[in-house]
Amino acid sequence: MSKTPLAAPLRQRRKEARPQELLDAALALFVEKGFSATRSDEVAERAGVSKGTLYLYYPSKEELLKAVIQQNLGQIIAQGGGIVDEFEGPSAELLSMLMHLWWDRVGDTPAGGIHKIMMSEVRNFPEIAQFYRDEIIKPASDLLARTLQRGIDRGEFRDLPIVEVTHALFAPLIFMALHKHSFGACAAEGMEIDCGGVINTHIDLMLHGLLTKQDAAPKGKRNP
Amino acid sequence: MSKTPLAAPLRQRRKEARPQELLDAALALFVEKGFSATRSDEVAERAGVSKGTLYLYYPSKEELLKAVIQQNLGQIIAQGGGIVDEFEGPSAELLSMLMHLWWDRVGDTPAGGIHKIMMSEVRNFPEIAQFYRDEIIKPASDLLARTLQRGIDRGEFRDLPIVEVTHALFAPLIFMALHKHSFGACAAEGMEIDCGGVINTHIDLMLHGLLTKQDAAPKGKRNP
Amino acid sequence: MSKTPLAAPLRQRRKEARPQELLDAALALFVEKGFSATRSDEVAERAGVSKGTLYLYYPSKEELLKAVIQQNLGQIIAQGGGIVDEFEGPSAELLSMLMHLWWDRVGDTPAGGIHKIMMSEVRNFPEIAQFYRDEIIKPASDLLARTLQRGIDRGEFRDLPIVEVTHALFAPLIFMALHKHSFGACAAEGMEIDCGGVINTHIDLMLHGLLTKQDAAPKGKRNP
Amino acid sequence: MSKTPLAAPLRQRRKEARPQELLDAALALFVEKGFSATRSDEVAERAGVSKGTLYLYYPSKEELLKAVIQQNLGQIIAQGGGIVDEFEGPSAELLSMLMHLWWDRVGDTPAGGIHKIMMSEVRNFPEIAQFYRDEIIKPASDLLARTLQRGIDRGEFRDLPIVEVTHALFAPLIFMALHKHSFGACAAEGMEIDCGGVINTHIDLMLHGLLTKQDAAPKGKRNP
DNA sequence: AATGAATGAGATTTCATTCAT
DNA sequence: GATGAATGAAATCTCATTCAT
Repeated sequence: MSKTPLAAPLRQRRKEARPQELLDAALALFVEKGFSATRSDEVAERAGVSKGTLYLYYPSKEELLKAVIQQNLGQIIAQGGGIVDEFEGPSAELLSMLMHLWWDRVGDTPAGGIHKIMMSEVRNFPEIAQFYRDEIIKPASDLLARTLQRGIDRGEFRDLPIVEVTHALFAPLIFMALHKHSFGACAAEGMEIDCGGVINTHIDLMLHGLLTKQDAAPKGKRNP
Repeated sequence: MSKTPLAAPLRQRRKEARPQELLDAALALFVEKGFSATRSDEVAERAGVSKGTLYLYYPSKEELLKAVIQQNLGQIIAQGGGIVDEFEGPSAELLSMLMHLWWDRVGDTPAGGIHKIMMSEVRNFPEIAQFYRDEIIKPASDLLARTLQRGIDRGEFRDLPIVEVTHALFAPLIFMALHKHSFGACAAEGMEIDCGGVINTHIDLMLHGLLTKQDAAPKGKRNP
Repeated sequence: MSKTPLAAPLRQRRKEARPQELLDAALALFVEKGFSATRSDEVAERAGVSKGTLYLYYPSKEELLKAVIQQNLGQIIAQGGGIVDEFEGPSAELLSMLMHLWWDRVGDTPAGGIHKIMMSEVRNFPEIAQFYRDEIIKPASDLLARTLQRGIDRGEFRDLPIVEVTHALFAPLIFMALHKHSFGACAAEGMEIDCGGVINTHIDLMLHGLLTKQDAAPKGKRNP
Repeated sequence: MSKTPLAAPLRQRRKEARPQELLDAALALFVEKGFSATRSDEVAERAGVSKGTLYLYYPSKEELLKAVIQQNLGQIIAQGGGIVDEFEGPSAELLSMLMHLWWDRVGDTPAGGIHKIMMSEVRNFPEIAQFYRDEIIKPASDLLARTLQRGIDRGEFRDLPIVEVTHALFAPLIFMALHKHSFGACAAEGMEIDCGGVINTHIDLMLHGLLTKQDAAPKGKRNP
């Protein structure tokens, strides 16, 4: 609001920082208002540039969304792959770690809102749907399936249908993320959920149900 | 054109059916394309009337959405209340029944898409958010909490935090409904999920984790 | 300017007259300013409707242009075909008649400006280029070629290369039409050409050169 | 990067060539796409410089166009004047020479496209219209009128209205140039015209009609 | 002199809503 | 009641021009 004309030059040239600033602004707004409902100007304004500048960096709103997705989810998935490859302890612990990692690094951050965006708009934007499936969903599913298989192979987990369990495991996590960015953030009160609590409960219950009888469920709770 | 005087004339006959036809058309389109992205003309056209007629019955797109919600979810909740009140068997069975009932009557029908609509647009339509919370979410949560409390009181369920479990229980169900109407229905292939399978797995695991040790997990699977 | 609110209802419903009004407005503006340089609003405004109404009748500016072309040139070509089929006198007279007809009905009317539009924008609008070639240029060329061939066959015209003569015959006519709507109409003075005079001179010279020696050149002048 | 100290350094060497390179790039693009439809960046890019540099040499797109016109047409007109002054043979030969000269040096080169540019955009750019009229059209018309008058004075040409004949003579030439850069160059096939052929035919016919009876038409064909 | 990041007015097209018939 | 023609605000994207470096 208080623009000191001398201190703040009208045309700042910050090519290096721009993409990140635009991506952050876009993520925040896409999550808050939805992709379609967010106007290009809003993204630009929040990033502190003009409409035209936005189009200098991303040729269309759709491409901007793709960049947002890649930037925020692509990396974390690669990282998860590394963890699974290197882990050597019990599978329940690995699984618990992955789920908590996801929640801390994705679900509980703005990036967690990307699922909301996708869920809302996939059917209207087939190209983005495909991009999301190939770049995010597929790799993430594979990662989880690998972990479950490991537990079954080592006799730690009951021999359950992998794909279904995969979905049952992550559904509540994603659901919580969806909630946080929709009902959980809307003006109307009384929709607050203690997401961390729900997730601990879910993980606890899941491992309980997953483990073969001889194993004791590890205590996965961390947020007391 | 050919009005049979004895039978109800076409126009008159349809007049009574109009609201339902409009509601059905609106639900289908809102779920498929989202609330904002659905044009009034489309709703009218799908219902077989003109755009003007739509506004004769519902004064705005928002009011139309409210009517869609009330019509499709209000009733089922009342019905669930009756079941809980009258049920006399083990709580695990009641819980399983409620979950399957929800899936069959809501999740697996067009009405299941309403959650998608809400999740996508609550933050842009505060008035609708409030309506949804008061008319749908609150009653449904209470219903479920009552059932869990019943199980705990009767010593069937472990003494877990009610609200969290409530959410953990329904999150995957709702998540599956969301999926069905977003990724599950979009053009891109390879996103299909066997929702029934996931849900059975989930219920199975949940009851497993919920029950005190002395009880055996009932077999909740129904779709072989 | 003077809108009597009672006499002239704001929303006139004149569905039948609209297309012609829009077409006329579009033709005038496309010719004056060029297709690209004409804004949709201008067309609408000149036709006395709002921007939205224009799009009610023509789904895009390109389709509007196609309609303008078809409406204004398609008919006249068909008519010319009829004349050639039925004519029984000397070929020089037929040729003279066709050229004068074209000038009076096309070149010297707003429709004559369509060539200007096309010449200016074909390379940027390939789809329209194709449309114009198939619907206008080809049929018109065929018509003229047929007339020349008739003159040669009957020994009235020298045996000259048909296609080249065709072009040489009409080039000045079209050129005059182009001029009328570009230099001839622009603010700068001193560019006026007596088009009718040039055309009479051209026709006179052409027939002079075309006829075999035994025939006398008919006097094609009409505008004294 | 590697500046050879002895040879003129790359940057310096090009500096002198810049205006010509920019003019060439502008001409090519203005002819191909039209003046308005050509973006400044395109001109700069084709000339191998940055957008900013273009504005260093020409203060606006309009001034650039003026420079293009002057550079490409101004000279040739002066040259034509010299020829007329010095010629001593028959007027038909002079006329034929002038027409062929124009075609070879203007019509059949990129410069021939300038007429297309002007025809398309005069009405939107009055200042340029005036410039073109004063610097190009007027001098060229005078040149031609002088030649015709010479023929009439010497009893070689029929006593026809000078101005009209002037236009009738050059209209097909200019028309062919227009064609070459519009329909003749557009993607749609089937619009090719043998321009040289048409022009030879035209000149042949014209001289035929122009000459008094005692003179035989000279054979103006050159491309066998 | 040369660059290219930044601007913002302006172009086409869409759509919720109104209202004359 | 029913219609659908009409409206105009708003959204995405473009591009001539400027100016800090």
